[in-house]
Amino acid sequence: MTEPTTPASGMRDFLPRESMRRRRVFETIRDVYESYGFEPLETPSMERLSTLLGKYGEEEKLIFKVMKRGAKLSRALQQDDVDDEDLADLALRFDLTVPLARVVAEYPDEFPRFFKRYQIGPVWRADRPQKGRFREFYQCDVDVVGSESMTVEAEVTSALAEALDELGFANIRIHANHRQLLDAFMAVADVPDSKRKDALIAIDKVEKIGVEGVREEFDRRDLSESAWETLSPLLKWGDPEARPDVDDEALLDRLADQVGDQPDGEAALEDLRQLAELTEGMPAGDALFLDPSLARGLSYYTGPIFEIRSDDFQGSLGGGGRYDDLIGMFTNREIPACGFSLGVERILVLMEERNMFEEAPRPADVLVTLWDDDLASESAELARDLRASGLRVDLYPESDDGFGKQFGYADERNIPFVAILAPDELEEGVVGLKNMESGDQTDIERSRIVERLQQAVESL
RNA sequence: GUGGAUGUAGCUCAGCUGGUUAGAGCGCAGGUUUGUGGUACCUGAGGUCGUGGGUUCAAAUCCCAUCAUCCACCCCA
Repeated sequence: MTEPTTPASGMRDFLPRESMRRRRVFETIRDVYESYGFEPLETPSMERLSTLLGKYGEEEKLIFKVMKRGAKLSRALQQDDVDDEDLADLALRFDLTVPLARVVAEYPDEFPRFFKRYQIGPVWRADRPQKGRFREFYQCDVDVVGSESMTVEAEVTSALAEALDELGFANIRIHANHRQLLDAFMAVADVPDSKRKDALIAIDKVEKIGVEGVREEFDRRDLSESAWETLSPLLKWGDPEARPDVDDEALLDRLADQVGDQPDGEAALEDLRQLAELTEGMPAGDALFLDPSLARGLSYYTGPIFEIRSDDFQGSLGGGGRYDDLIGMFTNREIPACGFSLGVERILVLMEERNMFEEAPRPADVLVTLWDDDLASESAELARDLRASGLRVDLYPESDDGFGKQFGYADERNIPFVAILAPDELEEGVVGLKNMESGDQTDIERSRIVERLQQAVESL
């Protein structure tokens, strides 16, 4: 049997062209994050299994566990009822948030009072792959540790909105909700604790399956009629189409009518109100969309939660929220935090599908032709002079090839200008300068060619 | 993790119920054009039909397994 050479399921090779595109996207995002004062952090790809367990809820079954080694493994295998957790002691990181929480707990004196960090790197999930969904994929996270203020939410969402804008995504919405608001609604609707999760999952599906679909989910999940009565209005308010006449303030008032007497609900609404005010005039302002039907799965969120959506595509491009209790799971100090994770893989799939990448990169500004071996030194000298002025210059390597091939080569490589040096030009002391896009060609005096080309390249 | 579809040249695909040297378009290379590319015409190179096994006189075509991709569920980035 020949060995398969495809990457393992859900893993990918990135060839140079794609690798460069990815890098450009990461750099764009990084530049925006740094402009907000976020600092870089790197953490290992593997964590102790115990570090990750108990942080993600249901999702935990998707953690890639790493087997114990040597004597430890032998001992584990000899136990009576071995299961996968006995055999594993490490795991590939599942996201970048839990590692951040661990790092903050580990180095309490290393960070400023408010620690703003970004991290871009791969994470691993043992999911069944699909389009835009992989087992190894990159996340771009920004988080602020140490403050409970809603300005943190405003800044984190703004950094995201700005990064997406920079990448060319228009019409995105940052759906925002609040964990405690959902809890308050559950309380008002008398949904028992054991059923709350079912209710949230059903509500969160509305974008995909519609209001009627959610209704059916409620039945299937054995949720009461009165729960439906109380919770179904959330669906309507979460639909940007169906609520043109209800602005954020009016929505918050209506929500307050329903959960105003729940202390947690009241506090949640106050958070959202502040957030809406703070983001006005910030990049997140136009994009922020209060959506009381937004749920989100990861169990560590405690406050506002976010998800990026758009009418232009299904699913989300990223999500985030406040997780004030997570760091406390690693240390006896309670440290508030809030962050956002951008799903670059989906962004890259969309950008590819929509031809959102800038036109093909230009590997050089100008190609210098090579007439024959006798003129090689003249061409090389021209190339040297042009390079000395800061231009990126390619010198055609084969003197056997006619100008037809040389032009074809410039065309293929997307080089905008060709500097032509042949006996006629040499005799007249000029260089032929051809604009590949227009096809125009003019003779320029050899002494002025550097200057003229610089101008031409600049005015592209 | 559950259910389903697909896998043929670099790319997109065609190959009916198994039958001699496996096709097209695009792309690629060479030529028409020994000082001029992107157009046109001509010519050509590329495939052990995902991989392994089985059935058969005969398999790209049927069966099994395996790997990968896609879709739905689950859930999420």
